[in-house]
Amino acid sequence: MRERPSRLALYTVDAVLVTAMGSELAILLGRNSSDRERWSLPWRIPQTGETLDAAAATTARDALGELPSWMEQIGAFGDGKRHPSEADVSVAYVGLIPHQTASPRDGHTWFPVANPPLLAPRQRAMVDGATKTLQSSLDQAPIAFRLLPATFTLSELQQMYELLLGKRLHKASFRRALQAAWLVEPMDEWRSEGRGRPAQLFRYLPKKKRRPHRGVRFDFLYP
Amino acid sequence: MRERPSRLALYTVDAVLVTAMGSELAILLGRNSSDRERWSLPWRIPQTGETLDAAAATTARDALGELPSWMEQIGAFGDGKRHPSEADVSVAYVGLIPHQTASPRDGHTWFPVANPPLLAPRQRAMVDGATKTLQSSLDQAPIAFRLLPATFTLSELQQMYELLLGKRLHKASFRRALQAAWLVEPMDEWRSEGRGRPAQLFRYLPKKKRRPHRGVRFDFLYP
DNA sequence: TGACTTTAGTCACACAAAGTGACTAATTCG
DNA sequence: CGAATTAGTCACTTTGTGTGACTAAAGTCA
Repeated sequence: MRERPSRLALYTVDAVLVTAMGSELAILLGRNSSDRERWSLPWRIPQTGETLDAAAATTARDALGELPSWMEQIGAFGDGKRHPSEADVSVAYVGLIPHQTASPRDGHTWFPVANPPLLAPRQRAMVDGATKTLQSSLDQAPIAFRLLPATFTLSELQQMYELLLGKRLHKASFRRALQAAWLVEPMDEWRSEGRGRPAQLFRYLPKKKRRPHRGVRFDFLYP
Repeated sequence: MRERPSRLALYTVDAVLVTAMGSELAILLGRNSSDRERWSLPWRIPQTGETLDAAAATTARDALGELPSWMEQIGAFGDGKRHPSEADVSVAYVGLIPHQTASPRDGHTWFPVANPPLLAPRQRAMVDGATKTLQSSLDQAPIAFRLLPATFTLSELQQMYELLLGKRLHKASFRRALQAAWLVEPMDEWRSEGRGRPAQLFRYLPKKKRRPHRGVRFDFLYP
């Protein structure tokens, strides 16, 4: 989100920055530079020589003040005509933010992903693409872990999966699958969260220590 | 693959066209326009107003004389410096060709995907991305079916899955999973292929008729 | 012709994984 | 203290997978 785009800007890099707010996912939007009443995803015209990944990282840092804990390209979007720049094509990235540590830069706010303000059609498509990408790589990449702080309880982890999948999971099945996948390591800490029995804290198991395992399947559904 | 690119061409659309040749996958390459000794993926500079999908379709048709039976965007590639054009970024597509019906246009040839000639690094990455995309959407999209003719035997279908997955499958498991997924419909035709018992012909079951089913898992491995 | 080979297609059983409800454990609240 | 609340585990049932052996229908060749 920079100065007015030049006519030579044939493509942009746009970032869909996602975080978990309470019981829903949120994305970061900034005020549109040409029409301050409207909102748009953070975007940027890459410098010559700048890689796409680097441009996406810079876009995120400019809007947020910190780098996402995980980032991946979604794809190139070119069909919707309208974009804040006049670029024909925009390359979209999803990025994850671990539970608001950072406060967004001026003019930027978190919006519920299910209920965003009016966006340009192309950016609307990117947001949809982002949630689709997150869901489909949920068991290939540490999506849920990158949205949580470094240590977390298994209930928090389960709630994060439920949020990402949009459905309830059965506790026993969830933990059984988690064990089978060797994704998580118990720590010697417990956290008392007000009401019930204190929960043990876990952390994401660094890859080196992981035994070979089959891909996780969190297919199971609560009645 | 057109005239020499102008300096304004900041991005291209490139196509990885895949077909099955005997017991391996093959991709279509054309002679590089600037250096006739080298090869490159078919590519194109989109017209203004042309969508990315349309540009990819046109690229395929120009190289092949027909449209792929299935096509999907892989993503945008911008890190490798070298590309036949001087574009900073190329948007790559995979396309499937159903068993050589078409003969490639002049200057184009099929190469084994496992053993291609020297390619520009960015295009090399696209080819890798294409096989990765095919494998990962193998149970979400009718990849195997779009590489086969409209009717096929179950043995042919299994061989196609084995080719795409790069591993052998067990016959009984394969057929059981296929049944559970309602992907295929028997026809009243049999085909005698020389030696043994004639095989029944099947066709891909159009979506309308399919009962709700869980995603197929062809995970199982031969001993 | 009839045994043998080859490919298609199916079955049945053992084993592994997933769905599910009920149970125990450790806290806070009143 | 007892009820309520959240964590964590168990055991049982149902479903899915891995696997080898079996039957079926053709061709080959003595």
